[in-house]
Amino acid sequence: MYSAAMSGTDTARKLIETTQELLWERGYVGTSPRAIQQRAGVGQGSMYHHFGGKPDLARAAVRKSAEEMRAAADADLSREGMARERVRAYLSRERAVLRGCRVGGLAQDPDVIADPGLRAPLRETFDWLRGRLTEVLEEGRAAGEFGPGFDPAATAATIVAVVQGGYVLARSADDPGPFHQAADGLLRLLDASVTSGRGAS
Amino acid sequence: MYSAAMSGTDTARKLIETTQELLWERGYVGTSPRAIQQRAGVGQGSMYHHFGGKPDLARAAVRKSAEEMRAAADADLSREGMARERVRAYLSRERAVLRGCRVGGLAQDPDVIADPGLRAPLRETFDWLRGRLTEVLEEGRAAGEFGPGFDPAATAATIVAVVQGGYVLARSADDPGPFHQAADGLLRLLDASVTSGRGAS
DNA sequence: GTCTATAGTATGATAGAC
DNA sequence: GTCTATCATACTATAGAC
Repeated sequence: MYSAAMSGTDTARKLIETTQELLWERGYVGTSPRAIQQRAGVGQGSMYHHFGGKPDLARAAVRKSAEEMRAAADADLSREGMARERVRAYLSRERAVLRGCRVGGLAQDPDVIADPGLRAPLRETFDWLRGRLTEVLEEGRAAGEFGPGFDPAATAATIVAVVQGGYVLARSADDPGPFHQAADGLLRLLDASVTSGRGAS
Repeated sequence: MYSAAMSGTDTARKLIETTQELLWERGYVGTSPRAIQQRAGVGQGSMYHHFGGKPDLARAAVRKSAEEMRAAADADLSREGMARERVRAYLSRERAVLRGCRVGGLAQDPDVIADPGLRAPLRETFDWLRGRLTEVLEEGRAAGEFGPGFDPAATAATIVAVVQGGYVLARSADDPGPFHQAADGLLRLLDASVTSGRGAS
């Protein structure tokens, strides 16, 4: 029983990647050690050699998914250009909408929320994302992009919520449409906020 | 094996209500017939007399939760007053934020999405909610509440997404704060849209 | 309508050979 | 490090007595 950080072997990596996939597809409650082992092509003893059990392996997998999600978001948000354009890039990025969010989708799982080590990557990811969006929006406000009543932190929370909620609507409808409609509605409101601050261009 | 609609007995009702609770707390994958029977104080044979199995009982429970959610939303959205105030009432309604949405929370569950009879109430609920919000916003636009570029349908999708995504953020943080911050950010953007349409009051 | 008994499979983990 | 038993429990459902 070693922590994931200590073990860089191919087997451990394969187990983590497979667990990332299964957590995305089936959630934590719906993912069994057996399913992980079979898809990874790894024996039972091997898994329990590298990890202490399902929670330990899941913690490593969720941490990795959270890191990858932050990196992907930062790529959009650290572009050149106006804040509004960077937010648009983030909202319009190609996504497997019907698969939902690898990280946010786990928030509904009671066993994830109950385990501090499993929930921590979720909290950290969304804290970071709201913080990064707040920075971008503050830059935009400083550049005169937004009106006087504009609140960067609250708007950042709204943006993240629209993405996470968009996944819920799309999966419920089995159609990516509502996700993109919700994002479009948000961008239009941001445009109106621009207009309100600077007058129609 | 009777459908829920045909059976109004106390036992069937008790089973449905208990299933509603457990689906909310544990999701579909995480809810076992055994747990339902024990919490409902009902024997195994009794459950299988009234329902064909876990999926059949869950379908009845999800339909009922969806109906209740629509009724609660309609109460806020059918008030007197300006569209913006009705939307504010809907967003500000007291909610058990950390428990998540009884209906939307199921959208992450793969077995719910895979079963048309289980997914249908989700789709119908969010279709109805976006439609109802669109009506409210159209009334507001007709009354001059919003600016020229305002899109009622897209904004309706945004509002629903903010609520569903707000639950995700709040549960991830184990704190209702991000839900309310996201809702606040949305209301501020709507205010700016008002301002942009009519000029600052 | 309700109950207990039973069944076959899956879960999550451990033991110990190799 | 990896493998194959093995284990106690839980899952979902059926059978059949009452």
